[in-house]
Amino acid sequence: MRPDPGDATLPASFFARPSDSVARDLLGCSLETRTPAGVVVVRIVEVEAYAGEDDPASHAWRGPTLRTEVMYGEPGRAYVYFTYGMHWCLNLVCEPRGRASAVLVRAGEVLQGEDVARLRRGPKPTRARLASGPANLAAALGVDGEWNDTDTTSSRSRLRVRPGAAVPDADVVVGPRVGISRAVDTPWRFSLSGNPCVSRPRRAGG
DNA sequence: ATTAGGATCTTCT
DNA sequence: GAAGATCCTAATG
Repeated sequence: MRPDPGDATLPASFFARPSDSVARDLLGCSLETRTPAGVVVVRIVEVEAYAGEDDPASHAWRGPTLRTEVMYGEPGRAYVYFTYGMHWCLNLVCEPRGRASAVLVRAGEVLQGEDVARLRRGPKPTRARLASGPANLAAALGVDGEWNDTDTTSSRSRLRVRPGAAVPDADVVVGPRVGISRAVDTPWRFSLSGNPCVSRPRRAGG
């Protein structure tokens, strides 16, 4: 039997290159989690690239720590970190082992499992806000620190990244990263133009 | 619509 | 002791 295209995952080679290229190409791909509560699938609509010791905004800027060890590891693994004493955020590790970099997944559009996502997010968020913002996205998917270092490239993983239809450059908004205070001008934030699930479109006019 | 403050972990000063 | 790859709520124009 030929492999079922529905089971395809992005291979490690997809992630084994600079994170800004990976980030751009992740737009339109989907993330899928499988837990006892059920399956949730989101389409990636917003990402940010982070590099390693040459990127002052990166967790790996000062070299490896216990927390950032995974960023130096295998491409295609999940880097999940805890922030502001409260929230989990999901990254996908890029570049070959030994070089730190990752893509922060900042927002998604829930394609399947909205009921499961809502169990985790509560009744208040609108559909567009269910997985909008990095901590909200991780929460909607049910991802927390126990998912750190998960291999997303295996078709048997509980966390998978699947290819999507190609997104033309005309549909991609490129700009500075959000919520950082160093390297604020580096244009490594990528989002789908006009998508209501993007975490901070907050522009009048557009 | 915009702003301010709280929650309270990890890392660095 | 302070800041941080955040989000929610309450108060204010």
